[in-house]
Amino acid sequence: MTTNLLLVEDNTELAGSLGDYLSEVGFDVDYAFNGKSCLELIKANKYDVIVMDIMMPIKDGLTACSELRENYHIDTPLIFLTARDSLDDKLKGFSSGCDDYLVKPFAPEELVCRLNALRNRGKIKNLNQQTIGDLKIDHQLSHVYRKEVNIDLNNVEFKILAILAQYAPESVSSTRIEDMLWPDGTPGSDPLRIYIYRLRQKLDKPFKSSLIKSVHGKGYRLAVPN
Amino acid sequence: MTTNLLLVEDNTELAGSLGDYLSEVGFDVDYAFNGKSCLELIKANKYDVIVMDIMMPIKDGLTACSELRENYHIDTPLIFLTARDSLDDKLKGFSSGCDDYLVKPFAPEELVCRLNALRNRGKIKNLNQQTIGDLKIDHQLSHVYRKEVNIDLNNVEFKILAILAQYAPESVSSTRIEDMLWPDGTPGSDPLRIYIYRLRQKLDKPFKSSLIKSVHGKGYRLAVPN
DNA sequence: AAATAACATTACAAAATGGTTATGTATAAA
DNA sequence: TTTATACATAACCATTTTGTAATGTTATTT
Repeated sequence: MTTNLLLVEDNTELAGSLGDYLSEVGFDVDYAFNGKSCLELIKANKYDVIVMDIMMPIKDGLTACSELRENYHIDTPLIFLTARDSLDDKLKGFSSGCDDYLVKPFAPEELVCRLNALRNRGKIKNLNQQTIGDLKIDHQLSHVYRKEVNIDLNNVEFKILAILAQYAPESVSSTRIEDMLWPDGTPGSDPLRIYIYRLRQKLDKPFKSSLIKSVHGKGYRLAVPN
Repeated sequence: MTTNLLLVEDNTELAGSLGDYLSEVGFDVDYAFNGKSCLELIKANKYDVIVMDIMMPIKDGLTACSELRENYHIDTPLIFLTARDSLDDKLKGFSSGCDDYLVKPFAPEELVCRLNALRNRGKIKNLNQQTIGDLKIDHQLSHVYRKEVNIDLNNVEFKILAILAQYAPESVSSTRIEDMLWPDGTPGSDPLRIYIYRLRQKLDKPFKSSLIKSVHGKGYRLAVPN
Protein backbone atom coordinates (compact mmCIF):
# COMPACT_ATOMS: atom_id res chain seq x y z
CA MET A 1 0.00 0.00 0.00
CA THR A 2 1.98 2.95 -1.23
CA THR A 3 1.13 6.47 -0.23
CA ASN A 4 1.40 9.13 -2.90
CA LEU A 5 2.67 12.30 -1.35
CA LEU A 6 3.19 15.75 -2.78
CA LEU A 7 5.87 17.84 -1.14
CA VAL A 8 5.54 21.55 -1.83
CA GLU A 9 8.61 23.46 -0.64
CA ASP A 10 10.57 26.22 -2.36
CA ASN A 11 13.77 25.56 -0.44
CA THR A 12 15.27 22.91 -2.69
CA GLU A 13 17.79 21.80 -0.12
CA LEU A 14 15.17 21.14 2.56
CA ALA A 15 12.85 19.61 -0.04
CA GLY A 16 15.60 17.25 -1.08
CA SER A 17 16.56 16.01 2.36
CA LEU A 18 13.01 15.77 3.64
CA GLY A 19 11.88 14.09 0.45
CA ASP A 20 14.67 11.56 0.74
CA TYR A 21 13.67 10.76 4.29
CA LEU A 22 10.02 10.34 3.36
CA SER A 23 10.93 8.12 0.44
CA GLU A 24 13.02 5.97 2.73
CA VAL A 25 10.14 5.36 5.09
CA GLY A 26 7.92 4.31 2.24
CA PHE A 27 6.22 7.35 0.78
CA ASP A 28 6.03 7.90 -2.94
CA VAL A 29 7.16 11.52 -3.19
CA ASP A 30 6.48 14.09 -5.89
CA TYR A 31 7.90 17.62 -5.70
CA ALA A 32 6.57 21.08 -6.38
CA PHE A 33 8.45 24.27 -5.67
CA ASN A 34 5.69 26.85 -5.46
CA GLY A 35 1.96 27.10 -5.07
CA LYS A 36 1.30 27.46 -8.74
CA SER A 37 3.09 24.38 -10.00
CA CYS A 38 1.62 22.41 -7.13
CA LEU A 39 -1.93 23.16 -8.25
CA GLU A 40 -1.15 21.81 -11.68
CA LEU A 41 0.32 18.64 -10.28
CA ILE A 42 -2.63 18.10 -7.99
CA LYS A 43 -5.10 18.54 -10.79
CA ALA A 44 -3.19 16.10 -12.95
CA ASN A 45 -2.45 13.43 -10.37
CA LYS A 46 -4.20 12.06 -7.35
CA TYR A 47 -2.35 12.32 -4.06
CA ASP A 48 -3.09 10.70 -0.74
CA VAL A 49 -1.60 13.53 1.24
CA ILE A 50 0.06 16.91 0.68
CA VAL A 51 2.90 18.46 2.66
CA MET A 52 3.17 22.19 2.07
CA ASP A 53 5.34 25.10 3.10
CA ILE A 54 3.56 28.40 3.65
CA MET A 55 6.11 30.97 2.56
CA MET A 56 6.70 30.43 -1.11
CA PRO A 57 7.26 32.64 -4.16
CA ILE A 58 4.62 33.28 -6.82
CA LYS A 59 1.80 31.80 -4.76
CA ASP A 60 1.99 31.22 -1.02
CA GLY A 61 0.73 28.12 0.75
CA LEU A 62 -2.33 29.67 2.35
CA THR A 63 -3.61 30.90 -1.00
CA ALA A 64 -2.81 27.63 -2.71
CA CYS A 65 -4.63 25.67 -0.04
CA SER A 66 -7.79 27.71 -0.05
CA GLU A 67 -7.90 27.70 -3.86
CA LEU A 68 -7.60 23.96 -3.74
CA ARG A 69 -10.55 23.67 -1.40
CA GLU A 70 -12.82 26.35 -2.73
CA ASN A 71 -12.19 26.47 -6.45
CA TYR A 72 -11.33 22.89 -7.19
CA HIS A 73 -13.13 21.08 -4.38
CA ILE A 74 -10.12 18.90 -3.73
CA ASP A 75 -10.07 17.73 -0.15
CA THR A 76 -6.86 15.76 -0.11
CA PRO A 77 -5.44 15.85 3.44
CA LEU A 78 -2.93 18.67 3.70
CA ILE A 79 -0.40 19.51 6.37
CA PHE A 80 1.39 22.84 6.61
CA LEU A 81 5.05 22.83 7.49
CA THR A 82 6.23 26.25 8.55
CA ALA A 83 8.37 28.32 10.84
CA ARG A 84 5.44 30.59 11.62
CA ASP A 85 4.45 29.54 15.11
CA SER A 86 2.17 32.29 16.38
CA LEU A 87 -1.42 31.50 17.25
CA ASP A 88 -2.59 33.89 14.57
CA ASP A 89 -0.58 32.10 11.92
CA LYS A 90 -2.01 28.79 12.97
CA LEU A 91 -5.55 30.10 12.86
CA LYS A 92 -4.94 31.44 9.37
CA GLY A 93 -3.57 28.10 8.35
CA PHE A 94 -6.56 26.15 9.56
CA SER A 95 -9.04 28.60 8.15
CA SER A 96 -7.43 28.22 4.74
CA GLY A 97 -8.49 24.60 4.97
CA CYS A 98 -5.50 22.58 6.11
CA ASP A 99 -5.84 19.40 8.15
CA ASP A 100 -2.74 19.72 10.28
CA TYR A 101 -0.07 22.29 11.05
CA LEU A 102 3.47 21.44 12.12
CA VAL A 103 5.97 24.06 13.25
CA LYS A 104 9.59 24.00 12.08
CA PRO A 105 11.92 22.74 13.27
CA PHE A 106 10.25 19.39 13.77
CA ALA A 107 11.28 15.78 14.20
CA PRO A 108 10.76 13.93 10.92
CA GLU A 109 9.31 11.02 12.91
CA GLU A 110 6.53 13.24 14.14
CA LEU A 111 5.76 14.30 10.59
CA VAL A 112 5.51 10.68 9.55
CA CYS A 113 3.13 9.96 12.44
CA ARG A 114 0.92 12.83 11.48
CA LEU A 115 0.98 11.86 7.81
CA ASN A 116 -0.10 8.35 8.68
CA ALA A 117 -2.86 9.68 10.87
CA LEU A 118 -4.04 11.89 8.02
CA ARG A 119 -3.96 9.13 5.48
CA ASN A 120 -5.71 6.60 7.69
CA ARG A 121 -8.58 8.88 8.42
CA GLY A 122 -9.70 8.88 4.81
CA LYS A 123 -9.37 5.14 4.42
CA ILE A 124 -10.77 4.30 7.80
CA LYS A 125 -13.55 2.23 6.36
CA ASN A 126 -11.09 -0.31 5.12
CA LEU A 127 -9.43 -0.44 8.50
CA ASN A 128 -12.63 -1.48 10.15
CA GLN A 129 -13.35 -4.21 7.70
CA GLN A 130 -11.83 -7.50 8.57
CA THR A 131 -11.43 -10.42 6.23
CA ILE A 132 -10.83 -13.95 7.44
CA GLY A 133 -10.93 -16.47 4.67
CA ASP A 134 -14.28 -16.10 2.96
CA LEU A 135 -15.63 -14.17 5.93
CA LYS A 136 -15.95 -10.40 5.93
CA ILE A 137 -16.77 -8.43 9.05
CA ASP A 138 -17.64 -4.76 9.00
CA HIS A 139 -17.26 -3.57 12.56
CA GLN A 140 -18.61 -0.18 11.67
CA LEU A 141 -21.95 -1.29 10.37
CA SER A 142 -22.05 -4.62 12.20
CA HIS A 143 -22.35 -6.41 8.89
CA VAL A 144 -21.14 -9.89 8.17
CA TYR A 145 -20.66 -11.56 4.81
CA ARG A 146 -19.57 -15.05 3.96
CA LYS A 147 -18.78 -15.72 0.32
CA GLU A 148 -20.36 -12.36 -0.50
CA VAL A 149 -23.60 -13.52 1.10
CA ASN A 150 -24.96 -11.27 3.77
CA ILE A 151 -25.39 -12.97 7.15
CA ASP A 152 -27.88 -11.31 9.40
CA LEU A 153 -26.75 -11.53 13.01
CA ASN A 154 -28.23 -9.99 16.09
CA ASN A 155 -26.34 -8.06 18.69
CA VAL A 156 -25.02 -10.89 20.83
CA GLU A 157 -24.22 -13.12 17.91
CA PHE A 158 -22.23 -10.37 16.27
CA LYS A 159 -20.32 -9.62 19.42
CA ILE A 160 -19.33 -13.25 19.83
CA LEU A 161 -18.15 -13.39 16.25
CA ALA A 162 -16.19 -10.18 16.68
CA ILE A 163 -14.47 -11.57 19.75
CA LEU A 164 -13.59 -14.82 18.02
CA ALA A 165 -12.38 -12.91 14.98
CA GLN A 166 -10.21 -10.68 17.08
CA TYR A 167 -8.29 -13.61 18.52
CA ALA A 168 -8.52 -15.93 15.53
CA PRO A 169 -7.18 -18.50 15.01
CA GLU A 170 -6.55 -18.79 18.75
CA SER A 171 -9.29 -20.12 20.96
CA VAL A 172 -11.07 -17.97 23.52
CA SER A 173 -12.38 -19.42 26.75
CA SER A 174 -16.09 -19.43 27.43
CA THR A 175 -15.67 -17.48 30.65
CA ARG A 176 -13.71 -14.84 28.79
CA ILE A 177 -16.40 -14.46 26.18
CA GLU A 178 -19.06 -14.38 28.86
CA ASP A 179 -17.23 -11.65 30.72
CA MET A 180 -17.16 -9.54 27.60
CA LEU A 181 -20.80 -10.16 26.79
CA TRP A 182 -22.20 -9.78 30.28
CA PRO A 183 -19.78 -7.60 32.27
CA ASP A 184 -22.20 -7.44 35.20
CA GLY A 185 -22.45 -11.18 35.59
CA THR A 186 -23.53 -13.95 33.30
CA PRO A 187 -27.18 -14.99 33.41
CA GLY A 188 -27.77 -18.29 35.12
CA SER A 189 -28.65 -20.55 32.26
CA ASP A 190 -25.46 -20.81 30.25
CA PRO A 191 -26.77 -18.85 27.29
CA LEU A 192 -23.42 -18.75 25.52
CA ARG A 193 -23.83 -22.25 24.15
CA ILE A 194 -27.21 -21.39 22.76
CA TYR A 195 -25.83 -18.31 21.06
CA ILE A 196 -22.95 -20.29 19.66
CA TYR A 197 -25.50 -22.71 18.29
CA ARG A 198 -27.49 -19.94 16.69
CA LEU A 199 -24.39 -18.35 15.28
CA ARG A 200 -23.50 -21.66 13.71
CA GLN A 201 -26.94 -22.00 12.20
CA LYS A 202 -26.48 -18.74 10.38
CA LEU A 203 -22.79 -18.73 9.71
CA ASP A 204 -21.85 -22.37 9.16
CA LYS A 205 -24.90 -24.42 8.31
CA PRO A 206 -25.56 -22.89 4.88
CA PHE A 207 -21.98 -23.60 3.84
CA LYS A 208 -19.81 -26.63 3.34
CA SER A 209 -17.12 -25.87 5.89
CA SER A 210 -17.67 -24.66 9.42
CA LEU A 211 -15.72 -21.73 10.78
CA ILE A 212 -16.61 -21.99 14.46
CA LYS A 213 -14.76 -24.79 16.17
CA SER A 214 -15.23 -26.01 19.73
CA VAL A 215 -12.04 -26.66 21.64
CA HIS A 216 -13.01 -29.09 24.31
CA GLY A 217 -12.30 -27.79 27.78
CA LYS A 218 -10.84 -24.57 26.36
CA GLY A 219 -13.52 -22.66 24.55
CA TYR A 220 -14.19 -21.72 20.95
CA ARG A 221 -12.12 -20.55 18.05
CA LEU A 222 -12.57 -19.26 14.53
CA ALA A 223 -10.96 -21.51 11.96
CA VAL A 224 -9.04 -19.62 9.31
CA PRO A 225 -8.84 -21.59 6.10
CA ASN A 226 -5.20 -22.11 5.19
CA MET B 1 -24.94 20.95 12.70
CA THR B 2 -24.02 20.02 16.25
CA THR B 3 -20.81 18.30 17.15
CA ASN B 4 -20.93 15.81 20.00
CA LEU B 5 -17.68 15.86 21.90
CA LEU B 6 -16.40 13.73 24.75
CA LEU B 7 -13.91 15.39 27.08
CA VAL B 8 -11.86 12.92 29.10
CA GLU B 9 -9.85 14.69 31.78
CA ASP B 10 -9.32 13.74 35.43
CA ASN B 11 -8.56 17.28 36.54
CA THR B 12 -12.10 18.45 37.21
CA GLU B 13 -11.13 22.08 37.32
CA LEU B 14 -9.50 22.02 33.90
CA ALA B 15 -12.29 19.84 32.55
CA GLY B 16 -14.83 22.37 33.76
CA SER B 17 -13.23 25.46 32.29
CA LEU B 18 -12.26 23.82 29.00
CA GLY B 19 -15.68 22.23 28.71
CA ASP B 20 -17.35 25.56 29.28
CA TYR B 21 -15.27 27.14 26.55
CA LEU B 22 -16.02 24.35 24.09
CA SER B 23 -19.71 24.54 24.88
CA GLU B 24 -19.65 28.27 24.24
CA VAL B 25 -18.18 27.84 20.80
CA GLY B 26 -20.84 25.35 19.89
CA PHE B 27 -19.74 21.89 20.89
CA ASP B 28 -22.06 19.56 22.73
CA VAL B 29 -19.82 18.38 25.55
CA ASP B 30 -19.98 15.19 27.62
CA TYR B 31 -17.50 14.49 30.41
CA ALA B 32 -15.55 11.46 31.59
CA PHE B 33 -12.94 11.54 34.33
CA ASN B 34 -10.91 8.44 33.62
CA GLY B 35 -10.24 5.97 30.85
CA LYS B 36 -12.63 3.38 32.18
CA SER B 37 -15.73 5.53 32.42
CA CYS B 38 -14.91 7.01 29.04
CA LEU B 39 -14.99 3.59 27.40
CA GLU B 40 -18.45 3.00 28.79
CA LEU B 41 -19.70 6.35 27.54
CA ILE B 42 -18.24 5.78 24.11
CA LYS B 43 -19.79 2.37 23.80
CA ALA B 44 -23.16 3.73 24.86
CA ASN B 45 -23.11 6.88 22.76
CA LYS B 46 -21.44 7.84 19.55
CA TYR B 47 -19.27 10.91 19.52
CA ASP B 48 -18.02 12.99 16.66
CA VAL B 49 -14.72 13.68 18.34
CA ILE B 50 -12.90 12.81 21.58
CA VAL B 51 -10.54 15.02 23.57
CA MET B 52 -8.44 12.99 25.98
CA ASP B 53 -5.82 13.56 28.64
CA ILE B 54 -3.07 10.95 28.81
CA MET B 55 -2.24 10.81 32.48
CA MET B 56 -5.31 9.57 34.29
CA PRO B 57 -6.05 7.26 37.20
CA ILE B 58 -7.43 3.73 36.77
CA LYS B 59 -6.76 3.63 33.04
CA ASP B 60 -4.44 6.02 31.22
CA GLY B 61 -5.23 7.63 27.89
CA LEU B 62 -2.86 5.59 25.78
CA THR B 63 -4.36 2.33 26.98
CA ALA B 64 -7.89 3.63 26.61
CA CYS B 65 -7.20 4.78 23.06
CA SER B 66 -5.65 1.55 21.86
CA GLU B 67 -8.41 -0.50 23.46
CA LEU B 68 -10.91 1.67 21.68
CA ARG B 69 -9.25 1.01 18.35
CA GLU B 70 -8.30 -2.62 18.70
CA ASN B 71 -10.96 -4.18 20.87
CA TYR B 72 -13.97 -2.16 19.99
CA HIS B 73 -13.16 -1.00 16.47
CA ILE B 74 -14.25 2.52 17.27
CA ASP B 75 -12.45 5.04 15.09
CA THR B 76 -13.91 8.26 16.36
CA PRO B 77 -11.35 11.03 15.80
CA LEU B 78 -9.34 11.46 19.00
CA ILE B 79 -6.95 14.18 20.06
CA PHE B 80 -4.60 13.85 23.00
CA LEU B 81 -4.15 16.82 25.26
CA THR B 82 -1.11 16.45 27.45
CA ALA B 83 1.88 18.09 29.07
CA ARG B 84 4.16 15.33 27.79
CA ASP B 85 6.02 16.98 24.96
CA SER B 86 8.94 14.70 24.19
CA LEU B 87 9.19 13.10 20.77
CA ASP B 88 8.95 9.69 22.36
CA ASP B 89 5.69 10.60 24.07
CA LYS B 90 4.26 11.83 20.81
CA LEU B 91 5.26 8.69 18.98
CA LYS B 92 3.61 6.60 21.69
CA GLY B 93 0.49 8.69 21.38
CA PHE B 94 0.21 8.26 17.65
CA SER B 95 0.99 4.57 17.77
CA SER B 96 -1.83 4.09 20.26
CA GLY B 97 -4.08 5.32 17.48
CA CYS B 98 -4.77 8.98 18.07
CA ASP B 99 -5.45 11.44 15.27
CA ASP B 100 -3.85 14.53 16.74
CA TYR B 101 -1.68 15.46 19.68
CA LEU B 102 -1.66 18.87 21.32
CA VAL B 103 0.82 19.85 24.02
CA LYS B 104 -0.26 21.74 27.13
CA PRO B 105 -0.38 24.61 27.64
CA PHE B 106 -2.22 25.42 24.44
CA ALA B 107 -4.46 28.16 23.10
CA PRO B 108 -8.08 27.01 23.19
CA GLU B 109 -8.54 28.54 19.76
CA GLU B 110 -5.98 26.17 18.34
CA LEU B 111 -7.79 23.24 19.92
CA VAL B 112 -11.01 24.35 18.27
CA CYS B 113 -9.27 24.61 14.90
CA ARG B 114 -7.87 21.16 15.24
CA LEU B 115 -11.19 19.74 16.37
CA ASN B 116 -12.91 21.22 13.36
CA ALA B 117 -10.20 19.86 11.10
CA LEU B 118 -10.66 16.42 12.64
CA ARG B 119 -14.38 16.57 12.30
CA ASN B 120 -14.32 17.65 8.70
CA ARG B 121 -11.48 15.41 7.65
CA GLY B 122 -12.48 13.20 4.79
CA LYS B 123 -15.90 14.74 4.51
CA ILE B 124 -17.37 16.90 1.83
CA LYS B 125 -16.56 20.53 2.30
CA ASN B 126 -19.69 21.77 0.60
CA LEU B 127 -22.11 21.55 3.46
CA ASN B 128 -25.07 23.11 1.70
CA GLN B 129 -25.81 20.33 -0.69
CA GLN B 130 -25.39 16.68 -0.11
CA THR B 131 -25.87 13.74 -2.43
CA ILE B 132 -26.33 10.20 -1.20
CA GLY B 133 -27.13 7.76 -3.93
CA ASP B 134 -30.26 9.02 -5.64
CA LEU B 135 -31.00 11.30 -2.73
CA LYS B 136 -30.24 15.01 -2.80
CA ILE B 137 -30.47 17.18 0.28
CA ASP B 138 -30.22 20.94 0.24
CA HIS B 139 -29.55 21.95 3.81
CA GLN B 140 -29.83 25.62 2.98
CA LEU B 141 -33.27 25.47 1.50
CA SER B 142 -34.46 22.34 3.31
CA HIS B 143 -35.22 20.70 0.02
CA VAL B 144 -35.10 17.00 -0.62
CA TYR B 145 -35.11 15.19 -3.92
CA ARG B 146 -35.07 11.52 -4.68
CA LYS B 147 -34.49 10.53 -8.29
CA GLU B 148 -35.07 14.19 -9.21
CA VAL B 149 -38.51 14.02 -7.59
CA ASN B 150 -39.18 16.63 -4.97
CA ILE B 151 -40.06 15.19 -1.57
CA ASP B 152 -42.00 17.51 0.63
CA LEU B 153 -40.99 17.06 4.25
CA ASN B 154 -42.00 18.99 7.30
CA ASN B 155 -39.60 20.38 9.85
CA VAL B 156 -39.08 17.37 12.08
CA GLU B 157 -38.98 14.94 9.19
CA PHE B 158 -36.31 16.99 7.49
CA LYS B 159 -34.23 17.24 10.63
CA ILE B 160 -34.31 13.48 11.10
CA LEU B 161 -33.23 12.95 7.52
CA ALA B 162 -30.44 15.50 7.92
CA ILE B 163 -29.17 13.73 11.01
CA LEU B 164 -29.23 10.34 9.34
CA ALA B 165 -27.52 11.80 6.29
CA GLN B 166 -24.85 13.38 8.42
CA TYR B 167 -23.79 10.02 9.80
CA ALA B 168 -24.68 7.79 6.85
CA PRO B 169 -24.15 4.95 6.41
CA GLU B 170 -23.65 4.60 10.15
CA SER B 171 -26.62 4.06 12.38
CA VAL B 172 -27.69 6.68 14.88
CA SER B 173 -29.34 5.71 18.13
CA SER B 174 -32.88 6.79 18.83
CA THR B 175 -31.85 8.60 21.98
CA ARG B 176 -29.24 10.53 20.05
CA ILE B 177 -31.73 11.62 17.43
CA GLU B 178 -34.19 12.54 20.15
CA ASP B 179 -31.58 14.60 21.93
CA MET B 180 -30.92 16.53 18.76
CA LEU B 181 -34.59 17.04 17.98
CA TRP B 182 -35.76 17.89 21.47
CA PRO B 183 -32.76 19.24 23.42
CA ASP B 184 -34.95 20.15 26.38
CA GLY B 185 -36.25 16.65 26.84
CA THR B 186 -38.16 14.29 24.65
CA PRO B 187 -41.93 14.50 24.74
CA GLY B 188 -43.42 11.62 26.63
CA SER B 189 -44.87 9.52 23.89
CA ASP B 190 -42.02 8.28 21.74
CA PRO B 191 -42.85 10.46 18.76
CA LEU B 192 -39.68 9.54 16.91
CA ARG B 193 -41.12 6.28 15.72
CA ILE B 194 -44.11 8.04 14.28
CA TYR B 195 -41.94 10.54 12.46
CA ILE B 196 -39.76 7.79 11.10
CA TYR B 197 -42.91 6.13 9.84
CA ARG B 198 -44.05 9.29 8.10
CA LEU B 199 -40.62 9.93 6.68
CA ARG B 200 -40.69 6.44 5.22
CA GLN B 201 -44.09 7.03 3.71
CA LYS B 202 -42.77 9.99 1.81
CA LEU B 203 -39.20 8.98 1.14
CA ASP B 204 -39.30 5.23 0.69
CA LYS B 205 -42.80 4.04 -0.12
CA PRO B 206 -43.02 5.63 -3.57
CA PHE B 207 -39.78 3.94 -4.60
CA LYS B 208 -38.53 0.42 -5.05
CA SER B 209 -35.72 0.48 -2.53
CA SER B 210 -35.91 1.87 0.97
CA LEU B 211 -33.24 4.17 2.29
CA ILE B 212 -34.17 4.26 5.94
CA LYS B 213 -33.20 1.09 7.74
CA SER B 214 -33.98 0.11 11.30
CA VAL B 215 -31.14 -1.41 13.24
CA HIS B 216 -32.79 -3.35 15.99
CA GLY B 217 -31.70 -2.19 19.40
CA LYS B 218 -29.36 0.36 17.86
CA GLY B 219 -31.36 2.94 16.01
CA TYR B 220 -31.80 3.98 12.41
CA ARG B 221 -29.50 4.45 9.49
CA LEU B 222 -29.52 5.73 5.94
CA ALA B 223 -28.55 3.07 3.46
CA VAL B 224 -26.20 4.26 0.78
CA PRO B 225 -26.52 2.23 -2.39
CA ASN B 226 -23.33 0.40 -3.26
C1' DA C 1 -16.65 -50.03 28.99
C1' DA C 2 -18.84 -47.17 32.21
C1' DA C 3 -19.13 -42.88 34.27
C1' DT C 4 -18.67 -38.14 34.05
C1' DA C 5 -18.20 -33.77 32.36
C1' DA C 6 -18.47 -30.77 28.44
C1' DC C 7 -21.00 -29.46 24.65
C1' DA C 8 -25.13 -29.29 21.18
C1' DT C 9 -29.85 -29.08 20.17
C1' DT C 10 -34.70 -28.12 20.61
C1' DA C 11 -38.69 -25.79 22.15
C1' DC C 12 -40.56 -22.13 24.66
C1' DA C 13 -41.79 -17.74 27.07
C1' DA C 14 -40.89 -13.16 28.92
C1' DA C 15 -39.31 -8.67 27.71
C1' DA C 16 -37.87 -5.24 24.74
C1' DT C 17 -38.27 -3.06 20.44
C1' DG C 18 -40.52 -1.38 16.35
C1' DG C 19 -44.58 -0.30 13.10
C1' DT C 20 -49.17 1.27 12.47
C1' DT C 21 -53.56 3.56 13.14
C1' DA C 22 -56.51 6.79 15.17
C1' DT C 23 -57.04 10.90 17.52
C1' DG C 24 -56.21 15.16 20.14
C1' DT C 25 -54.00 19.81 20.60
C1' DA C 26 -51.39 23.89 19.41
C1' DT C 27 -49.98 27.06 15.88
C1' DA C 28 -50.03 29.59 11.74
C1' DA C 29 -52.28 30.80 7.37
C1' DA C 30 -56.38 32.02 4.66
C1' DT D 1 -62.97 32.65 12.48
C1' DT D 2 -62.13 28.97 9.91
C1' DT D 3 -58.98 25.88 7.98
C1' DA D 4 -54.97 23.53 7.39
C1' DT D 5 -50.78 21.99 9.02
C1' DA D 6 -47.44 20.64 12.37
C1' DC D 7 -46.81 18.38 16.43
C1' DA D 8 -47.85 15.24 20.16
C1' DT D 9 -50.40 11.31 22.54
C1' DA D 10 -52.40 6.83 23.30
C1' DA D 11 -53.24 2.38 22.17
C1' DC D 12 -52.55 -1.78 19.61
C1' DC D 13 -50.15 -5.48 17.30
C1' DA D 14 -46.07 -7.76 15.21
C1' DT D 15 -41.42 -8.91 15.46
C1' DT D 16 -37.07 -9.66 17.47
C1' DT D 17 -34.21 -10.43 21.11
C1' DT D 18 -33.03 -12.68 25.02
C1' DG D 19 -32.86 -15.92 28.66
C1' DT D 20 -34.64 -20.58 30.53
C1' DA D 21 -35.48 -25.46 30.87
C1' DA D 22 -35.09 -29.89 29.34
C1' DT D 23 -32.96 -33.35 26.70
C1' DG D 24 -29.69 -35.44 23.46
C1' DT D 25 -24.86 -36.01 21.96
C1' DT D 26 -19.87 -36.16 22.10
C1' DA D 27 -15.49 -36.31 24.31
C1' DT D 28 -12.60 -37.41 28.23
C1' DT D 29 -11.46 -39.84 32.29
C1' DT D 30 -11.48 -43.73 35.36
